Amino acid sequence: MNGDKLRSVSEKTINRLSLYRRLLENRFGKGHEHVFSHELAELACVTPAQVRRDLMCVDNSGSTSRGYSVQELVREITAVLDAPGGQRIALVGVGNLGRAILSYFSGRRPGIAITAAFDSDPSLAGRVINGCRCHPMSELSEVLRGSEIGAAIVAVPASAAQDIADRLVAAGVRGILNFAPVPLKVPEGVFLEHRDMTMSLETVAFFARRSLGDAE
Amino acid sequence: MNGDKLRSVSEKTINRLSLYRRLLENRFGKGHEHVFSHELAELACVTPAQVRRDLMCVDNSGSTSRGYSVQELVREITAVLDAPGGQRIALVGVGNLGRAILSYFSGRRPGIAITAAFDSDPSLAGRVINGCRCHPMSELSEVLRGSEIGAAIVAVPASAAQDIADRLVAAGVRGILNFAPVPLKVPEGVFLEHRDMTMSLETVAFFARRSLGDAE
DNA sequence: GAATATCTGTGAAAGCAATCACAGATAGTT
DNA sequence: AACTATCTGTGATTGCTTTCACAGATATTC
Repeated sequence: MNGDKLRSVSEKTINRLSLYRRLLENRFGKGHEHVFSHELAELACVTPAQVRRDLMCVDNSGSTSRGYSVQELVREITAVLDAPGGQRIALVGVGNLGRAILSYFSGRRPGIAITAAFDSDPSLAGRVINGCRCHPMSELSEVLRGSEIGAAIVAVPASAAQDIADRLVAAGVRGILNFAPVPLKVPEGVFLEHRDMTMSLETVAFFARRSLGDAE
Repeated sequence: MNGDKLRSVSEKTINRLSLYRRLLENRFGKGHEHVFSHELAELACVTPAQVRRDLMCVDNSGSTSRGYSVQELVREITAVLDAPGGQRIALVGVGNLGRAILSYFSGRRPGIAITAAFDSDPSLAGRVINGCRCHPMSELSEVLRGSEIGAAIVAVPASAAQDIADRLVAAGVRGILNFAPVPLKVPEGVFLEHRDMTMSLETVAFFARRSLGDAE
C-alpha cells in the first residue's frame, strides 16, 4: 500500500475517497480534464478544505491555478482503495435484500466483485444470480478457505447474524458489512460496518418531524 | 415533543436510541424487567457511559442498584422517537432495492409505515406491494400534498435522484433517506441521510485488506 | 444501623474530525 | 518583470463525541 499515511486514515476519509472517485469518473472526458478542490467539493457536498485534507493521503499533487488532473486523481485514489488484483466479496443471505445487493453491485465497480453467495434455503444451492454462484450455508467455511475472499456482506435475519459472523471470522474474513438489524460482536482487528436500515429510517423520520416542528 | 433537550440531540444519539429500543423490546418479558446500563451497552456494542449519556435526553430516571425499568425505558424512548399518531413515509423507486425495502419494513415498526410508493415505470401504477400502493411518478406532488407524509426514501438511479429530491422538498418533505449513489443537494432545514452502498462496500473492502496486511 | 458494594447522572478531560486561515506556488496581465 | 488573482497544502483552531471519574443514591450485609 502507501505506507505510513494509510495506517492512520480514518473511515470517513476512505468513505469520501470512494465517493470522490466515482464523481470524478463520471465527469472525466466530458470537458473536465482538471478539477479544483471547490468543484469536487460542490459535487460531493462537502467543503473545499475537506477535499484537500482527504487528498493528503493520496500521492497526488494538485497544481496551483489548474487544480488536480482528474485522470491522475482517479488513478491515485484507486491505488489507495483497490487491491492490485481486484477483491472478492462473499454475500450471506440471498433474500430480498441480498438479491437487491447482488443486482446492485453486478459489474458496478471494476475492483470489487461478489463472487460467492450463501443461503440457508437449500433450493438456492447451485443457482447463479447476477453472475454469482449460490452455495448452501454448510459450505461456507470450505468455499471461503478455498478462495481469496477477505470481506463479506451479511444480509440474514437478526437471529442468524451473530452465528454467521462468527463463522465468517473463523474462515478468515477481516471485514463485514452488516445489514442485519442487530449489532455484531467481532474480535479486534476485524472491521465491521453496521448499516441498520431501521435505525436510518427512524432517524430520518425523527429529524423530519423535528424540522417540521421547528418551522411552525 | 420533549422541549429543550431534544432540540440539540445529535443524530448519533437518535440512531442509538432507535437501536436501544429494539434491543429492549426483544428482551422484555423474558425475565428481564430491569436492565443496567452495562447490560444494554453489551447488547448494543457500546460503552456503559455512552448509554447513560444517550439516555440523558429521555425523561427516564434509572434507579440505583436496579437499573432501568425496561418497559418504562421503551415507553420513554418511544415518546422521543415516534410521532404520536404514527408517521407515514414515501418510497420513490420501486426497483430491486425499493422492493427489498418495502418488504423489509412491512409491519416492522409500529410507529412508521411506508404508505405510498412511486416509480417511473407506468406498469407498476395501481399495484399494491407489501401493503403499499404504487403511483406513477407524475402524481408525486399531488399524492404527497394530500397526505401527512413528511419523509421519504429515495431508491432511484443516480441520474434521477436530484430531480426527485427537489420535487420531494417542494412537496413538503423534510427528511430524505437517500440510497442513490450520488450526494443530494437539499435546502437548509431538510434532513438528509446518504446511505451509499458502494461507499460502504469499498470502505469495508479497504479496511479488510488493511487488516490482513497488518497481520502479516 | 453502620458499613459495603454497586449503580446512575454528569462535570471535566481526552480524542477526533472539520474548518479556518495563511504561506507558498503559479498563471495571467500590463 | 512586477503585480494581481487564485489556487494548493497544512499548522492552528474550533467544534463535536466519547470516555473518564466521581458525587450522590440505594440496596444488601453483618
